[in-house]
Order: sequence, then C-alpha cells, then structure tokens
Amino acid sequence: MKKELVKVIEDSLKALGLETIPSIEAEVPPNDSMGDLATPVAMSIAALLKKSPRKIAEELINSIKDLSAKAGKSAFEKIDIAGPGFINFTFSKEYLYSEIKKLIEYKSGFLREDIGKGRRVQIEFISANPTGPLHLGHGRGGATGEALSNLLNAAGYKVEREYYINDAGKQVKLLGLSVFARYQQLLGIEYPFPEEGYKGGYIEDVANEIIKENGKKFLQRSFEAVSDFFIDYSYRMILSGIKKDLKDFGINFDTWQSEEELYKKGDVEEAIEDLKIKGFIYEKDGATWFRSTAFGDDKDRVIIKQDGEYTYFTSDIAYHKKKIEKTYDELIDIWGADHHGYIPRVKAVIEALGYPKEKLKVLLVQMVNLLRGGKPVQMSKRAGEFVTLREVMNEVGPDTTKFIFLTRRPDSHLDFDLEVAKAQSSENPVFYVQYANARINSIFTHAKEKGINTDRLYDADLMLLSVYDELRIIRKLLIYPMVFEGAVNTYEPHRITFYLQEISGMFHPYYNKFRVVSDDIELTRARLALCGAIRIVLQDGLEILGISAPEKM
RNA sequence: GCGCCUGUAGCUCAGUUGGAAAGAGCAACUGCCUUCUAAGCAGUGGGUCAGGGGUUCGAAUCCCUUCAGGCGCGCCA
Repeated sequence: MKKELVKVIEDSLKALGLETIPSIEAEVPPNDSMGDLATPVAMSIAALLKKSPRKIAEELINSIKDLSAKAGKSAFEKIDIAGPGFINFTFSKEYLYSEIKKLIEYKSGFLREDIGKGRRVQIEFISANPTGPLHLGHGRGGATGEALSNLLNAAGYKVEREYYINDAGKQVKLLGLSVFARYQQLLGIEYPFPEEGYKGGYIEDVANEIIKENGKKFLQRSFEAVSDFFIDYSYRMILSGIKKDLKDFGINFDTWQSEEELYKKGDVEEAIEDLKIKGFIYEKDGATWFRSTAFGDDKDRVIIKQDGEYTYFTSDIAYHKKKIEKTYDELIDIWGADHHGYIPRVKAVIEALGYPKEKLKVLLVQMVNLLRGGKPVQMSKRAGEFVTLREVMNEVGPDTTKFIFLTRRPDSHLDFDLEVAKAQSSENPVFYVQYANARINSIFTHAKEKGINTDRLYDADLMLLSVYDELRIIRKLLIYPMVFEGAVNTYEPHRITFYLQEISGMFHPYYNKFRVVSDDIELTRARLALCGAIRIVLQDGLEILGISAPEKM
C-alpha cells in the first residue's frame, strides 16, 4: 500500500516541478473514516515552498488526479485534505482485493520487503560467562537477539548469530577452583572455599559429576596440579547446560567464539601490535594503555596491567578487531544496560582500527526486575542465589516468557512478576495470538470435512468480502509490510508483537460475528481466503518473534 | 559529582522515530457456549502523558531545568 502511495506522490511532485523529492512518509490515520493512509508531506515542504500546507495539498491532489486520468487508472477511491494539511487516501476496494490476492498467492514473499539487499550483519548476543546458568536477564537479551536476527534475516539481510564465550582468565579459573573445593568437601576433606568463589548449587552438581566419573582420583592433589582439568571440565559442563537452556528456549546461534582461542591464536597480540603501529598504545606507571580518549572516551584504558596480565578489555579489542575485519557490512552487539559505560571504549577500538564507528551498533537491553507477587525476588550472584532462566521457563513457559520480553521495547526497565506471568497464562496475550492461528486452522479443517475446496483461494471471489469488518481486516493485513519495515529500520521487533495482537483483536470478533463456513460455497471460499491471509501474517510474525504457532490449542 | 536509561489509566506496558480527538492487556462490573475451539465475544468505568519553561503550523515525542527510580563511572570480569 505504502509503495503505491509513495509512487503516486513522487510522480505528482515531479509533475509540479519540484526538483528535490523529499522522502515520503506514510502513516495510518487515527480514525477509519479518515481513509487508509495519510501523508504529512504537504506540511513538511510548506516552509520550503513558502505556501500554506493546505494549498500545497490541493495542488498535489489535483496533480495526482490529472496523472491518474491520463493513465486511465487509479488505486484510490478518494483523496482529500484534512486537518492542518494531511492528505488522506482511501484505496479503492478493487485495489485492496488485488493486494490481498497477491498476499494469499505469494505469502511471505509478498509481506517481506527486501530492505537488507543481502547486506551481511553479525549479531552478537547473550555471551554470558560460562561460570553459571543463564538467568532471566540473559533470557531477555536472548529473546531480543533471536527476534532481531529473524527480523533482519526476513528483511533480506544475511545474518550471522554469535555467542562470545568468556572462557579465559580469572573467572573461569575461579570456577574451577570453586568446583575443586566442593569436590574436596564432598569427599570429606576440609578444604577452604575461595573467598569470591561461585557458591551456587550447580557447583556441587559439577563436583558430583566429577566424583561419579573419576572417584577420588584428585583427592590428594593440589589445585595447581589439576586446575586444567577442573577448569575445563567445569566450564564445559556449564556451557553445555547453557546450550541446552538456549535450545529449549528457542534461541539459535551460528557461531560460538571462544575468548581463550583469541589468546591461543595470537589474535590478542596481533591486535595490540596493530594499535601500537597506529600510535594508540603507550606505557605509563608500568602498565600498557590504549589511548581511547583520542576517540571521545572519558579516560584511557589499561590493556596490560603492571603484573603483566591482560585486562578483560584487551581480548575485547582483539574480538572486535576480528569481527570488524570480516566481511560484515554491519556489526550489532546486544548488551545488558549495565555495560553501557563500555560503549565509548569499544567504539574507540573500531575507530582506532580505521573503521567508521557506525559500523558497530550497540543495542542495550535494560535490566529485568524479577518479582513474585509484587515482591522483589532477592538475587545475589555471590551467594549463588538467583532464579535461572530454566526455572522461569519451567514455571511460566518459553512462549509466554519470550512474549513478555517482546511486548516491551528494549529500553524499558522491565518488571517480570512470576505470579502475574503465570496467572495471566490462561488469558495471556501470547495465547490470544496463538489462539487466533489455531482457530483458523480449525476452520480450515472443518471446511475440508464439509468437502469445500480450500486450495487456490486466491481465485476466490474476494469481492464478496464486502462488510466493514472484513474490509477493516484487509486494510490491517496490508499494513503489515509497513510495520515490518518500521521494525527493521529501528531494530525493534516488539512492533511486530503489538501488530499481531491487533490483527488477532480483529479476527476474534469477526469469528464470533460471522460464520466462515456456510452453505454459500462462494462466500465460504472468499472468507476462507481472508482467514488464510490472516493466518499467513500471524505465522510470519510469530516466526520472526521466535514464538511457536501451534495448530491446535 | 559526572554519564546512560526510565517516569503515560489502580497494575504491567505500547504510542508508527514531531502529526489529527491519548491506546492495549490485566484487575473490577454486566451479559453470551444444542451452530467452524469460551485461551473467545459484546458492553461499562478509568488520564494534569512526573512538574516547570522553551523550540513551531503542531510536542507524550525534540531542547533546557527540577523531582523520582534504575544502572554505570577499576591496572574486576
């Protein structure tokens, strides 16, 4: 719909002799009676042309009418001026029917605009340390990353999803030591538990697993002697748990990048060397620094400490260097908002390496506040007490959990109340949407049982869809590509979620008011076509969100 | 102290990137299942868009400021 409108306006602007054609915005008017689409273009160029918006709108409309008279066809039934200078367009029913016909015939191919044009994007998300199970915040990042990946992929981008594994350094060593200590304790040795060690119950699980496989083999050994084994074993077991959680939550990754590997392959050394050559590295106070202030960071950052160890940031430099040097057109990092202070220094790396900082887009996902019955659930990583994503999935369900995340924009600080999420389960919006899809499936089953041909519905006589309720749904369906485009351009999958609720909110009343399958075969075919079109859109949207579309409920 | 995010109905949140008379779900109340799935439908009530200035044809949206909440400001990861 939008394409048609934009084309018509551009043509008429040219016909009016305008030299530079502005980008045409189209929006849905607040009220049905105002038409199907509106554009504020007359108002936005009013200052430029030094004419009143309404005057410009009038000239534009006349020009459009002239052009369509010459062409001998028009997609519009009515074009008029409204308010301060909006031009409201009402499409002809013939146009609407022909568009719906295309939707039914070409399915997703009709819905999904090719915006990416094959551009390669890498999206890195979650990247939780393999030192413990995923928690709900990771779930939010995961749901967002998955949906965004699906969205961009559907929009013609070539998307690669990556999980960065922080399997090097102190954290993982501490993990190994924690497990080692528990191992000793479980076998009756009074071994001191590390001060800052991981105290969660999962540490014991790992220790028990080692006992099961190796018995008392490591009992009389020092940690130093067996640390490689404990570290490796622990992090692998936890990582496989993470992978299982992600699988069950419906999150997919293409690549898993190990931090340790960056060190082993010399990528870290190489990155430092490169920055040194470019002149952004210096020594001070016995440490080695990266001059990130050259690119707007608050202060320079240490990359090699006095004791010769690298910092966490150092491998991040190498990691982003590696990423940016691949053939991606764009990099997207999805981080928890608590890491926002990190953006300037990573952007500085991108620039120092000679790339435009726009090439890296950092999306922040706000914190999740976990509640139960209105009261905050105490979470302390140090004490090892926290509600895991697994527990929430088990209690609330993956689809509901994802839907809650995807009905909020990433910026919003989210209150996730377990009781509310569960209590809503029967009337949760996610079921409302899924139910619409299941109901349509049921209608089709019923129609087939009655011997009605449900194939080639694009050949049905769509003109029979003439009541207001039907035309309203048709218009809503044809808006989907605009919603899709908006979601893609802003990286906001939640727009799809809201749209799906709206279209479902039109289908259910329609279902209640009208019978789809009746003795009137032609009308039945037409209504099946409409339901089929709704189902196409519902399934397309749910697929993007990474939420299942059950056939029956 | 500085920086980032947030403040919209009783609660949880949208608001098409500055557009027309502010929306949804939940919660509350009243009706609807011999007919394609009642996880549904029909109806009712609910707002100083945190407060105050400014920018312009036009502001919940942009700028300034005050207040409130969250997060971040390590040679931690």
